[in-house]
Amino acid sequence: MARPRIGDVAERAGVSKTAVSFAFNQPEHLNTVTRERILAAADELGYRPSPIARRLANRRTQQIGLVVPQSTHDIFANPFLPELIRGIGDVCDAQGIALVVVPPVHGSIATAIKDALVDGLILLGLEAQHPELAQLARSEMPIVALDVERWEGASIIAIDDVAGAREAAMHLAELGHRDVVVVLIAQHPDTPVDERQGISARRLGGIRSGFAAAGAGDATLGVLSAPVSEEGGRAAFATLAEGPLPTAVMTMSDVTAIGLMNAAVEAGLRLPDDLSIVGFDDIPAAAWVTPRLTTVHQPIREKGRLAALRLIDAIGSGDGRVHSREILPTRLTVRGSTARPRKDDRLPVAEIA
Amino acid sequence: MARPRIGDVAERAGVSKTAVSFAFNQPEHLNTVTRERILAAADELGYRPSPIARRLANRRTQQIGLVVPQSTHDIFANPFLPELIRGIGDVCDAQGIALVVVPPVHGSIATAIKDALVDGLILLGLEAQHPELAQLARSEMPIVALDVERWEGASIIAIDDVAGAREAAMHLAELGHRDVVVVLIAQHPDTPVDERQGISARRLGGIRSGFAAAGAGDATLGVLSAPVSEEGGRAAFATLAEGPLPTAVMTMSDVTAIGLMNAAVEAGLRLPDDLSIVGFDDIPAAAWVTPRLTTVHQPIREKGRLAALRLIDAIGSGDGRVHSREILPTRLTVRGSTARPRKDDRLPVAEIA
DNA sequence: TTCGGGCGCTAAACCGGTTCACTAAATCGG
DNA sequence: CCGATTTAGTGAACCGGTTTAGCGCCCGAA
Repeated sequence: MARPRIGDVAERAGVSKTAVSFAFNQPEHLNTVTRERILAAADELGYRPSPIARRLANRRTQQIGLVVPQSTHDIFANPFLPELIRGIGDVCDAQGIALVVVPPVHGSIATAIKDALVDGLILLGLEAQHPELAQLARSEMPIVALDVERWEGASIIAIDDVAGAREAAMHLAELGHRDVVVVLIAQHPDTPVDERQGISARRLGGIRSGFAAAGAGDATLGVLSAPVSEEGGRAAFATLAEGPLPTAVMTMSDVTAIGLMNAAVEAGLRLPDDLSIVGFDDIPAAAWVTPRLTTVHQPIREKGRLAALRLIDAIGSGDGRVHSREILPTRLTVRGSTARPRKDDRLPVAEIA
Repeated sequence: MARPRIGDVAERAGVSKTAVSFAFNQPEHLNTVTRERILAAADELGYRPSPIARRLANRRTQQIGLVVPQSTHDIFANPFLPELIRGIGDVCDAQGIALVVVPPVHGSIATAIKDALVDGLILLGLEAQHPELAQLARSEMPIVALDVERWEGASIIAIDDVAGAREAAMHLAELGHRDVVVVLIAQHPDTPVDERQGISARRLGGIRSGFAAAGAGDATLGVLSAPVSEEGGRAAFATLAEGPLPTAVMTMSDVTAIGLMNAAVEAGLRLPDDLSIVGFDDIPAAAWVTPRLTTVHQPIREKGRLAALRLIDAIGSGDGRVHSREILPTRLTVRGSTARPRKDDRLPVAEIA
């Protein structure tokens, strides 16, 4: 009554295991008659080659992993991820490769990676300095790292964070904003954000340079951090609302911006007049909310597509030698969530007209 | 230079393969000194047990599949999926089980399932009648089917479609709507929707009974279908706009409703006065759009959680005998996208007041 | 002193396939 | 008609682990 194995089929069809294997994988190596006989036997027995055994022998899992620094629950709270996956899926679907999301196991990313049934990894939201990932370099697993500046032994797909942030900052500066708060990405509510390296550093740098370039080097720049989710955005607004409000907020993700918007509106603010809000990513929902969100667009799906392409390429070629580094462009998409500050006494007179 | 195997570690540590295996999996069977020695040898060699080999021997992939009827690209265009996955993830993450999405391979779901590296399957958007899935019943793979009435050999998690649709219909009827179009779910733009069985039939039935119960059995009910995506919703509006508009539209998913809303607003309609819109699902974005979407709420994450729970349970228990069937409640969430029709000459005089 | 039992470890079988090297028979070219 | 290929298929090794049954040793109890 046990699951039939390849040997059972072979016996029933009166051939060798090899022949059965051929019948399924390389039919051209077999006489049509024999093949039909084998297939018939397999069918009668309800035989189906074991996917795991097949993968072991082939030394390919036909799966790639998307490593993320947070739980599935948290990470999928950001619509960015589905968009990225759509891009990855375009490539994977076509090649019959499955994508598996690899969240930390008991908080450990290293453990999760060790157990992952994959031929290669796409790293999201991880900085090269991450202590748990040191050993990753030793394994010869092909890797594509997203949004990092450099990564030993991996290909890189990133965006021009500096330019995007800078462009957004200039936009706000030109509208007359001089009192702005930046909401950084907090992976865990309690661990502090490293403002000196990584994505936060790049974007903050871009923002500062943007204000300076727009002749607003004197602007006040507050910094805050929040988890990337609608709730995180609401929490950020709550923190903001404890003191005097800035005239504008720049968030590092649209979903945060949306949560912040929602909380602001519920608090009675009129957007964008009472508060300008800028997002980052340009997820689909950014165009659905009211006011429509001004945000730094990045080609999310294309990023996913490229990452999958480079990874699968690396897996296929076998040699982990060649590592590419591609920087995709960002572009400020001005919509309705930004406007001139309602009353800003620091605004140069000339600009008030 | 090849990847070290368990035998290499055994040799270097001067022990048997078994001992090495124990060192990693059942340390208590080994003397501490020996274990340390083995681990040290493993470390020096850079040894890491092969996940595939381990899985083959254990006859468990530690993965479950979410079977969907469309490409990753299309299926992730609906924010419903991420929400469902968040629920599934709550269970899977805790148990160290990975979730892999199983879209059709070259259009074939059967092929995709055959090759899937999983211990069990959650079926989404598939009806029991699906021809490709007949053989699934023969395999002893544990299955949980979502949103179906019955499924041979599977546990079922569904929602009360009829009640939800009915409640929404009554809401519209009570507002005075008598000219309504229903937008059904089209999995592929070209294949027609089966209105006589499955989810569409249940909801249409609920809608009809709702209008009847509200004393509006005479209401005109148009039927349309569209892919489940923002673009699908826009397409539905385009079709709608070809003729005289109804006073209300009921969609079978929020994302469709949102697309329809967006297209309607762009066409110059004022919502909800010119057109009432009802969604289904209550995805997070339903509360972000303007007007906020009136929709039939279903507990998406809970559905995912339950599905994962039942599936993992079935996998663990081994006997595919016991099949549960759970129906989760729906609830109409009235927000801002529905209102009395602006001018409806068929509205009973008494109601006009 | 002898016996039972636990500790620490091993050899061999097993998970379920793929593939390499090879052979016998059939086909082909000259 | 003969040597060279091609066709059709086989046996054994291999992928890289886990697990069962059992062995030798030491210890404590009788």
